[in-house]
Amino acid sequence: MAYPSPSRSGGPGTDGSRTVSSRLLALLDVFTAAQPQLTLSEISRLAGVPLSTAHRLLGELSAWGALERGADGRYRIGLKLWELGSLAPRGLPLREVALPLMEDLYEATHENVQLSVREGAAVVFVERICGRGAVPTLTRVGGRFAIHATGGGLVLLAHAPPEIQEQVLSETLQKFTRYTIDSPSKLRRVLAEVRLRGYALSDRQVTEDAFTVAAPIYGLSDEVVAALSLVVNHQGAEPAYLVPLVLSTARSISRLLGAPGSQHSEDARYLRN
Amino acid sequence: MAYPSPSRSGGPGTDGSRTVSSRLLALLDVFTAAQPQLTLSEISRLAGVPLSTAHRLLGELSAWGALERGADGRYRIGLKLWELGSLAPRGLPLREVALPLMEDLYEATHENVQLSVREGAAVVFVERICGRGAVPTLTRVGGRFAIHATGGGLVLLAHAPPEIQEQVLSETLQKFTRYTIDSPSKLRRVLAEVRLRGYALSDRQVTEDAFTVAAPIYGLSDEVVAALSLVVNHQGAEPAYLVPLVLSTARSISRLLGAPGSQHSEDARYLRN
DNA sequence: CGGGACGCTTCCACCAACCAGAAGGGCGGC
DNA sequence: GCCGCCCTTCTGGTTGGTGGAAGCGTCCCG
Repeated sequence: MAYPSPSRSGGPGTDGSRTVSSRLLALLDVFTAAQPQLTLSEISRLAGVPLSTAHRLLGELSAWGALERGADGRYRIGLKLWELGSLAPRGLPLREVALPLMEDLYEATHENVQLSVREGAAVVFVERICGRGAVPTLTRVGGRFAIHATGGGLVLLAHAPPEIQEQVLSETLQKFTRYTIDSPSKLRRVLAEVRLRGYALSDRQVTEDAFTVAAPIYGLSDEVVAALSLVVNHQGAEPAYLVPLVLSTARSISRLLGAPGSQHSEDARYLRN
Repeated sequence: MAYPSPSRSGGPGTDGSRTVSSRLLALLDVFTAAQPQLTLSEISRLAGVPLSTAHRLLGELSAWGALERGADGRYRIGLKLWELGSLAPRGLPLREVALPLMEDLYEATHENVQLSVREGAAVVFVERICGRGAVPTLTRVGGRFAIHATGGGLVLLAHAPPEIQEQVLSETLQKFTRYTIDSPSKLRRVLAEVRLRGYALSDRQVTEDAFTVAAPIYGLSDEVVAALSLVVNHQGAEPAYLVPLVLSTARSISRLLGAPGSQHSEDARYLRN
């Protein structure tokens, strides 16, 4: 059990972008939400792959369906890749389980409800229900954000492996507002508090008008697999009223996922291990 | 303009699974909704790639984040791939535009509302709102289905390129119920009718109790990019009442996408070309 | 308690698949 | 009409890829 992660011992790929696979993946890596459609030359330049090599590899990716080409010749992410991505246990399947309960929480509050997971040292938003009249948020489904600022991020970081925490604490903490935590010692205190209380509060740390309550969601192995957060306007925010709501919904989702801390762990096939 | 598709001329990859890229993609291809988590040996066998080669390539994919490993060593689709897939213009971005209008349609009917696109000769479901009391459907977001049976499939096939239509007509048409179209000539007539009327009806062709109304959604270049469908119980289904509803919603979505047939094509950045 | 089967990981020498420079052609902009 | 940008194709040298085999650890079953 606990197979050591393969090719840590300086195999090919460690020394830069030398292997075919790394080039292939580098080509895919240049697509972003801001630039979802790119020409061959752009991809070649951005990925640092010679033009003719990029041309050949992109041709193979397109033939398979990972990429598509528009009538103008530009490449974009193909539907096949979307289908494949929809199989990621921490993506769509997690969303499917959590969404009904998130909707209940939305009906009770009519505020923004967000579901996020941790990927390395970043937060990734898996689902989002944004109320029409609710405070606007900067997040996007499938998008990333700095982990030290958002409410969900604080929850996920507080329960992340030590090496991830040390990594975040050792890097510069980007400031979004004057309330954003930017000192490692402060962050360390906040994380301890999050672990102690079982939820996180983020008061105007991302935008000047948002107040977030976030709670951890547990999986089969009793580890934190996701975070549920509720984003309201910081004026008139009532933590005493919001915290139990978020905690309760997060617990319900954990139970559906089969978390050991909850009884009746029926039919939990998601996020095994 | 209209760059010819690359490497049609018998480049590497035509002769089988010989290139590194094709092997890499073959490894990804073995993941399905039914088998979202696989061991190294399983992947190696299913993909037809030697064990040690698979091991090395899977290691690279995991290092990049395309795959993840559970504590038991099994591989699964990673969040990075989900993030990348969420950039597919025909996936999440299309969903984002269509969802509000789909919800309006759901509120008006409380029936199943589905959004699908064509990938080759198959239908892929991009979004789905299933009413609690509505008739159950076999579809899954991110899942495929036979194009000749579903309502959305008939719409998409009716407006597909001739070679796709011929391909479907020449293959065996799988039967799901006794009402499923299984004769090429019948299908040909139905497709002509769908083009003429501008919508498709599917009466118990997938399940014994479902009746579907589907309408095309047009994109920037005035081609059909998706299909909107409403699935109701076949008993008491009122096409005269349902068809205008679906057509109207589909037209609204087309307008948001910037279809030329509709005025006020404001801010249409999706599905360009 | 011991044997065997299975699965993961690592190693290495051969070799062919890949790389990248250069040339060719089409389109649009100045 | 000229120039520049971008895409596409071709080719020989060489570097990264291949996969058989061996080494282990684990689990199952006798």
